[in-house]
Amino acid sequence: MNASTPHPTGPARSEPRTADRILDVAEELFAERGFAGTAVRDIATRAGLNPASLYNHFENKQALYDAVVERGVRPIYAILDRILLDDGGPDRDAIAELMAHLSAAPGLARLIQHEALAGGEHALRLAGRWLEPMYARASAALAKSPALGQWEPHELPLLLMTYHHLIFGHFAMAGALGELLGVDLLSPDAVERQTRFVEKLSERLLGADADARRGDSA
Amino acid sequence: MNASTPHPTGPARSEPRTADRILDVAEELFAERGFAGTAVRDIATRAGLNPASLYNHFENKQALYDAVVERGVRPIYAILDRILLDDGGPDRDAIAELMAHLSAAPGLARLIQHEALAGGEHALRLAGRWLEPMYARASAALAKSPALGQWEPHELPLLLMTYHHLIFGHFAMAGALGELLGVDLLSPDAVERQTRFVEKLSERLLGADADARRGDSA
Amino acid sequence: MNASTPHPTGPARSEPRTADRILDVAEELFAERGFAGTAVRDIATRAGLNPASLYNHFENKQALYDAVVERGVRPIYAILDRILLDDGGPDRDAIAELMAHLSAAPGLARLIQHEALAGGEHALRLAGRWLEPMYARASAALAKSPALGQWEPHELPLLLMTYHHLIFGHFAMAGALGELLGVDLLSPDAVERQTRFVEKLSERLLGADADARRGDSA
Amino acid sequence: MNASTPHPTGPARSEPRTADRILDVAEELFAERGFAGTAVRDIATRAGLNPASLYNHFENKQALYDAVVERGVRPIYAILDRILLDDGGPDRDAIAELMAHLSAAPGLARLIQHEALAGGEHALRLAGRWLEPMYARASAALAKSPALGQWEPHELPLLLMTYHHLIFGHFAMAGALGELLGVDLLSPDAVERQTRFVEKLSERLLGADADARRGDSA
DNA sequence: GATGAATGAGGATTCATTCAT
DNA sequence: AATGAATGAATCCTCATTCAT
Repeated sequence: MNASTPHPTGPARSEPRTADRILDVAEELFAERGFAGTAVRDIATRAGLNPASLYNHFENKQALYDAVVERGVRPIYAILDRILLDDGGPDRDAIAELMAHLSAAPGLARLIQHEALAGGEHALRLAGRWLEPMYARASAALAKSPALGQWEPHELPLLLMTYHHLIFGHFAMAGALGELLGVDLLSPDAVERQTRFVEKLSERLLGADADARRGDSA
Repeated sequence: MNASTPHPTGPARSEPRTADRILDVAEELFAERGFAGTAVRDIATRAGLNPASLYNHFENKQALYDAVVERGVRPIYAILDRILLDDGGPDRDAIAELMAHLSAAPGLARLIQHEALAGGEHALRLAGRWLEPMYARASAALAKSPALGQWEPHELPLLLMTYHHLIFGHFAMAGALGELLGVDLLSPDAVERQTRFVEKLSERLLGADADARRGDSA
Repeated sequence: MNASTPHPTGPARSEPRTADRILDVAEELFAERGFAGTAVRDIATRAGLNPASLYNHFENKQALYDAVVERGVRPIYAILDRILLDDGGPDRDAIAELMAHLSAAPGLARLIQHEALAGGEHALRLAGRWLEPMYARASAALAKSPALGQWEPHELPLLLMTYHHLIFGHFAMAGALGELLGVDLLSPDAVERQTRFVEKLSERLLGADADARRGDSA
Repeated sequence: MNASTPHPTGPARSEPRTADRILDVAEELFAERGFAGTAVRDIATRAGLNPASLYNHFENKQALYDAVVERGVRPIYAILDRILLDDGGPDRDAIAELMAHLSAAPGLARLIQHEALAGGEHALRLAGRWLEPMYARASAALAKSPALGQWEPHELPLLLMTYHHLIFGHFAMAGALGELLGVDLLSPDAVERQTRFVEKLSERLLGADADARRGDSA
C-alpha cells in the first residue's frame, strides 16, 4: 500500500530504496500475521529480494520489526508533542490528526495492537518501549484538559485507555469488524465518522457541561 | 481421531479430563502468543503430555484453536441471549456479567482480539464465524435501548464497536497497559472500576438525560 | 474383493472372522501401496477396527504382511506341486490354472512383484523365502518339458523368468498398463487372452516343432 | 525455491553439481525402497547434505522423485525415437541399446516398475505421464514390423507388454531373482544373454518364418 | 548490494506399538 | 476381542540466518 511511493520526498532519484520497500512490505505482513506468523522469506520475496539480501539492510527479523514499529510510531509521538506545545489547544485537532495518520499507515495500528496484545516478558518489554512514550505524552496532554476535575485520579488511566481502544482499535480491527458490519471502516467517510464520534464522546467525557452532570452516575 | 466430542456422555467424574486440560493450557498459550507463535509441543508439555498424545484429542493445531475459542465464546453468546430475553432490562447487568466472565477466563478476550486483529481471507472467515453471532446479539440488544434515537443509523456500528473496544480491549491489553500504567488491570478492584466506567460511559451515550443534550454536540 | 466371502469353507458360522477381514484389507492395501506406503491405521480402519485391536490378531505390521503373502502364495505352491505329480502333463493347464488363481486374488501378483522389486538385505531374505519354493517347483516342472533340449543350460533361468514376468507382471501392472492401453486387463476376456498368449508363446519356446527350428536363431 | 532448472546455462564444469549428486542418490534409494520407503533425510545424508539443503534444489520429495524419473526416462524416449526414424531398421539394435541403457542406469528399471506397480488414482496419473510416451513410441515402432500380420489386433498390446515385462522386469528384479537363481543378472555377460534371449524370442514372435507357422498354434 | 547454497533448530504431524480398561 | 489414550521415534518440511561469490 505505502509501497507504491517509495521515494516520497528527498532528492533520492532512481535508487531502489530497498530498505524502504522492505519496511513497507514488512509493515503490511507483520500487521496482518503478527511477528511470529510472518516469514522473513515472504517479506523478502514480496519486496523482490532474496531472503539473504534482506540481511544487508536489517540485522535480523526482530530488528526489522523494531524498525517498522519505530518508523510508524515516531509521527505519533510528534503529533502528541505538538499538542503539548499548544497551550490549552483543542484536543479535537489532535484526535483528527492522529486518526488521519493512522488512516494513511494502514498496518501501524494493527502492529501496535499486536504488540499490546502479546504477553510474556519479552513482549512486555517491547510494549513498554513504544507505548510508554506514547502514554506519557497522552497523559500529559490529558492533564491539561480543564474539565478533568470530574474524574477521580484512579479513573484517569481508564480515560487514557479509552482513547487508545477507540482510536487504535478502530483501525486495527477495521478489516474484521468492517466486514462484519458491512462497512469499509477504512474509507475516508468512515474514518471521518469515527473521528467525529470520538470527538463527540470526548466532549461527553471531558466537555464543559459534562462537569455539571457529575454525581448522577456514581 | 475425532476429538470434537471427547466425552460424549456421562457426567464428568474426578478424572483429569485430558482434553479439558489441553484446552486450558492452549487458551493460555494462544492468548499469550497468538496462533502462529504457539508451539503444539509447548501446549502438550504444559498439559503433561507427549505432543503425539495431543492428536488423540484434537485433529490438529487449528482444530484445537477453534475448540478453545468456541468454548470461550459460547458463554458470551449465552449472556447476550439472556439480555435479549429481558424486556427492556438494564444493560448495566449485562456489562457487569460480561466483564465478570471475561475476568474469569483470562485468555479469552486476548484470543478474540487476536482473531479480530488477524487479516487475510482465512482469518476473516474465522473472525466472522465467532464475532458475527456476538455482534448480531449485541446489535439486537442495543436496538432495545430507549434512548437510541439520538444516534443516527450510521453511528450504531460505532456504538457497538465502542463496547467491543472498551470491554474486550481492556482485558486483552491488561498485561501490557497495566504494567505501563502501574496498575493490575485484572484485579477485582480494577475490573470493578472499569465496569463502572463503562457503565458511566454507557449512560452518557445512551442514558435518558443524554437525550436532552443532543444537538449541542453535533 | 476377497472379503465378500469371509467363510468359504468350514463350519464357521456368524463369527466375524476378524483376522480374515484384516488379511483381505491388508492384501488390497499392501498391493496398492507397498509395505512402507501402507499405514497400519488404514488397514485397521478399513477393516472396521481400532488400530490397537489389530494387534490382537497379528503380532506386528511385518507379521501381518507375511501372513498376507503366505496366504496368497500357498495355493501357487499347490498348483505347481500338482503339475509335478502329473507325468509329462500339459503345462497348458498349469498356466491357465495359475492365471485363474491370480485373477481371483487381485493383490497377490502385485504383492509378489513388490517383494521381488525391493532390494536391500531384508527384502532379499523375504524374496528368497517365498520366491524360492516357487522357483524350485517351477524349475522342476520345466525340467520335465520334452523339448527343453533346444535351450542351453544357462538359458533355463531366463526361461523361468520369462514365465514369471509374463504371468505375474501381467496382473501386477494390469492397473497402470491397462489404463495406458485402454483395456481392462483384469476382465475375464483379457485374462483369457493373456492366457492363450502365454500358451502360444510357450509353444514357440518349448513346443515340439520348435525343436526343428533350433540353430537358425542362435 | 525453484529447482527444476538448477543450472540454466553454462557447460557443467568440474563442480560437484549438488543437484545431480542428489539425483544420483535419490535414484538409487527410490529404486531400492520405493517412494514411501525412502526418507528424504537418507537421500540428503548420502549426498553429503543437510536435509534442509536438499530443498534448495528440489521443491519437495515428490518433485525430486519426478525429476529422477524424468531424467532416467528421457533417454529411453530418445532411443525409441531413433528407431522410429530408421526405415524398417532392425529392432534388434533397439533392444540391445535399450538394455545397455538400463544396464548403465541401475535404478531406472526398478523405478519404472515401482511406478507401474503402484495403484490408486494418483499413481495412475503418474504412470500415464511417463509410461504413455514410452508406449506410444514403442507401439509405433512395433507397427513397422513386417511380420505383424500374424497377430490379431487385440494381441498387439500383449506383445508390447511382453517386451516391457522382459526388458524392464529383468533389470528391476535382477537383485532378488539373481540371488534366487545364483546368477548376477546385472553382469555384462548376463545382460548380453538376456539381450540375445529377448532377440531370439522376438524373432520367434515377429520373425519372418514365424509367419509360416501361423495357424498351427491357434 | 545481491544471491545460491548451506545449515541447525524447530515446526506440525504420522507412525507402529503398548497398555490399562 | 476391542478400545481410548499414551508415547518415542521418525516423517516431511520451514525457519532465520550465514557465507562465499
